[in-house]
Amino acid sequence: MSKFQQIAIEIEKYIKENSLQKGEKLPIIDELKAKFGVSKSTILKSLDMLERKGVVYQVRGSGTFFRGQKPRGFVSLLSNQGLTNNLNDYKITSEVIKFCTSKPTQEVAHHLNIGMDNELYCVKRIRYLNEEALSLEESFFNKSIVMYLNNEIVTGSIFRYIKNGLGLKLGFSDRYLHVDKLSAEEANYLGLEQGEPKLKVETIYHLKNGQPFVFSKINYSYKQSKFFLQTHNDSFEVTHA
Amino acid sequence: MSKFQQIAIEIEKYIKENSLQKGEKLPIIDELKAKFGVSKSTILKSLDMLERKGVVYQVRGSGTFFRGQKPRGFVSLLSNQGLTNNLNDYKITSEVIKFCTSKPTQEVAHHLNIGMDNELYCVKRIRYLNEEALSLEESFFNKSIVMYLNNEIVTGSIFRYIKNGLGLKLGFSDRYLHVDKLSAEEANYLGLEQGEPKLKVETIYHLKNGQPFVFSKINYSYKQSKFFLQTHNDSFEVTHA
DNA sequence: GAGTGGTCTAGACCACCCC
DNA sequence: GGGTGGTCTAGACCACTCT
Repeated sequence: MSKFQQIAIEIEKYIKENSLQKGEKLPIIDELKAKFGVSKSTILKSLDMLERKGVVYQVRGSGTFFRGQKPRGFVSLLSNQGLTNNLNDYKITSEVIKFCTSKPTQEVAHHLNIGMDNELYCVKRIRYLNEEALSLEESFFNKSIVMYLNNEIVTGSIFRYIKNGLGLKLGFSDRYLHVDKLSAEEANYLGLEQGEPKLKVETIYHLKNGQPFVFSKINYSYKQSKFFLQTHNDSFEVTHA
Repeated sequence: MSKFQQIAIEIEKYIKENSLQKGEKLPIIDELKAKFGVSKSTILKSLDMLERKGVVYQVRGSGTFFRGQKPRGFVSLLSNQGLTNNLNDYKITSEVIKFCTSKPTQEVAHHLNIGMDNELYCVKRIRYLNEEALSLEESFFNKSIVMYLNNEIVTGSIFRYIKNGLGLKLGFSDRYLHVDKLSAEEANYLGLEQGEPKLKVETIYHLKNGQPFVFSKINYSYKQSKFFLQTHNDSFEVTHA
């Protein structure tokens, strides 16, 4: 792991160990520089990373400050990993409804940028949070990238397996959200009534090299799902009119 | 504006003018370096910014590539500005239901980190997209920061005014989302039925110096609201177990 | 004015991809 | 092995805040 990542971890550890409160100041850059024996740019890169992660904010001429504790029980919408990493303190289980190989529909082929004759793994499962239905999830894996899945893997954290088991390097994802009413079938799986609210999230996951490899559609129960999102103005608003 | 921002804009312009398609390669860093007459780090910073913005992705040992056109008609959940910047091609209008000054509730005081005796501007309005109700929005502005608002401003893009009119520097925001059923009152404003789905989004906006200055609650109609979100693995998954 | 973060440079060296 | 991005350095200079 690179220095700046290591240092970012150390700084997070520092925040935790010193029980910093929201708005409290971190050591200044020169101090961190001395402490870790690296150049200013490296410290800056660590702090930038923590800023993007929502851990700190930097104020020119003033200092770097802790942004505060993350709310518990909320799923972060940033992060390319499933729920398992997000809800550490909660018990997440899965019930697999369908697990098979098949050819893509046109929609899926398009999202995964593959031909109609490409093989896929299809997984449909219900996820439970503390025994209560959280989401109904259908995923399509490009089998030429995710070469192997079995029932056991599919019952647990598929993303952890993809990363640690297969050693694939996750890159970025595109996510589409909209609110709608549950169909009769969906309601049945989630223990709710037809027509009740759901959040539908469609995600295309890409490897580091830009190749899409999973398309997933998730319907979240309105009773359980709370999401969290932190943003900041990386001069984001700049456009070329 | 700094060089790297300027260059980022130039690169976006290049992508547009050359009609790059998804996955097409951009000039390599050395070329960009020469073209703009700056050091490698500066180019890197521009590309990193574009990567975080979801415009490009970089592959070590291979190159930098265009990530593709943004979907139209979706509201990006990143970005600290209201709808007006997001839905350029659409006609956004507002109907102001309430506009007044008042003291905060306990909830609002907490989110804005102020005392119960602090003055606020309260704005409640319905936003329409192409004449159809999109959202019901209630916002609370810390009056000691947002010193002045009037009916005209409140009918348009409040954020544009805050940035350009008042010259305040927007920083970051915390956003909480959940799906729920419309109350009778909400449904009435949005032209829907009680119990139909909504997306409730609560946001706390902060200035660059970390000071919270607006708290807003928005209820989106399920008929209109489509959201979009791009993420990437800035080594995000790193945690200190 | 002193303190502190932000930008930028020139160059060294490393890690990964692809032929 | 050649091409290309990623990390890191040491230091100069700038911009903002705070008192």
